[in-house]
Amino acid sequence: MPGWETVFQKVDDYRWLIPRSFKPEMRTDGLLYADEAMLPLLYKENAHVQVANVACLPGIVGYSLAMPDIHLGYGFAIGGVAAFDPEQGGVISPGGVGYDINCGVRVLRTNLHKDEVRKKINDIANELAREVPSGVGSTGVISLSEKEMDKVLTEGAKWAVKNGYGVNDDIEHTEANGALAGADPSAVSHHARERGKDQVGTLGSGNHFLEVQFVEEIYDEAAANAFGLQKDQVTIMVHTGSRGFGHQVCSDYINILHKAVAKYNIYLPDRQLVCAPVNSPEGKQYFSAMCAAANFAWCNRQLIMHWTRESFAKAMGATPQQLGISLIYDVCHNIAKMEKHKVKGVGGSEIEKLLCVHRKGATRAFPGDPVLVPGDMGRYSYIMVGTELAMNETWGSVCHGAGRRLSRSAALRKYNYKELMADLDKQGIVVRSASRKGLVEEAPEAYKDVREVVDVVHNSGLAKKVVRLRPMVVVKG
DNA sequence: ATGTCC
Repeated sequence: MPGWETVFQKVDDYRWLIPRSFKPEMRTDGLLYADEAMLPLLYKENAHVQVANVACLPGIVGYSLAMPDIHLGYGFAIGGVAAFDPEQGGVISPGGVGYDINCGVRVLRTNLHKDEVRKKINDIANELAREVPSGVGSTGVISLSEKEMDKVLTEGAKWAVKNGYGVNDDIEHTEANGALAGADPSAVSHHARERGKDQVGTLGSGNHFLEVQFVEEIYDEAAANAFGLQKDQVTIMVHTGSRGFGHQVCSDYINILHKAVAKYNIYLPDRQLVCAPVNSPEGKQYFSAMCAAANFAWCNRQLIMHWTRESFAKAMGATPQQLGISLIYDVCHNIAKMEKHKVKGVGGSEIEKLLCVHRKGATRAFPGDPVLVPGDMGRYSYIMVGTELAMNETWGSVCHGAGRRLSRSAALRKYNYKELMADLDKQGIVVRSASRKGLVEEAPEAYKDVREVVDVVHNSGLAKKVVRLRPMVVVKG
């Protein structure tokens, strides 16, 4: 049985090529960012095959890219990045975005020191668990009418702020200002709207979380300062997406686009890569629906931020203004966006082109922007900063998290609730979970060490480490 | 990720 050495060609310590010769239908090479120790595992689970499959799709520009947290996903690997040129028959694919459209991370700063929060830690945990609904199928306090749903789908986080759930500064620190212009509510099914109408402002389940954290380590003083961060300062991180709404949009369009694949005679190495030309009516319709789901998710995270502010204020006996709770950044890691990027034109000259950039389990990392990389609930998360190199190599994209080491079922076999809670308690981490089973599935040891993923990104130069954040309170579904 | 199967 040949090993990874037969597939990956070393470019340097952090870059590995999957050459076109791997599969005859590949239109371009794959490029994986990883250290050598990561290669056997991802080779064993065939994640590289999914990277090669994406390289077979029409209109792909540059490499089929893979981040160090790559693992198997629906069609496209999670941790995959690929750009397509609409003028060259380039495609858009629901599998290249993922079921949780605009799954993303929001991080807030406070002016609180970790010792102040430590004194009130149980009150804070209780308030957060009470104010922010979580768990499978969880519903919130807002029930959207048809008309209000339309507004959420076009205005995103701005709808929340307009209705008193936040301030304009929050919008200014959200990717795309919390709303993509391409959204069309009429492209979304009645079914998706029904599933979503009571779910806005809810955390969900699985790896989604709300954490109170503190700045444990600073790697880059200047960047930390620019983000308003110093050692031992308390931050709050929210990781969630578009809930059942985005899931339904994805399901609907996987079905719809199967017909488009036949109609436009697109060769697929894997049926899960179902897609349509960006410029086709079907492709445009998916894009409009996907933008609507992205806006739903930004509204969701904005509402959760608002209730987080209120929870903190109540628990600390102060106003949100006194606590200085403000948004550092909100960035998505599951999306396809139309972005202008530099590409090589005829004769090697550089030109700017509008591309459809798929980021599936990959975070946008534009120069100077914060890059939010959650880890697991027992160890740490990171804030990085984007660089010019990422613009040149990965369409301004990097990793999105740790990735699982054990399956959910394996985690359930290996760990139990009582021991897990005792272990987290020993580390001073207070947990509120809607489901015991759900929590055990999320045991820290079920995840890879996010430090290794972040170090590959840092050492390759795609993004730079700014701070490491240590959890204090974990709220999970 | 997900009304963890329409």
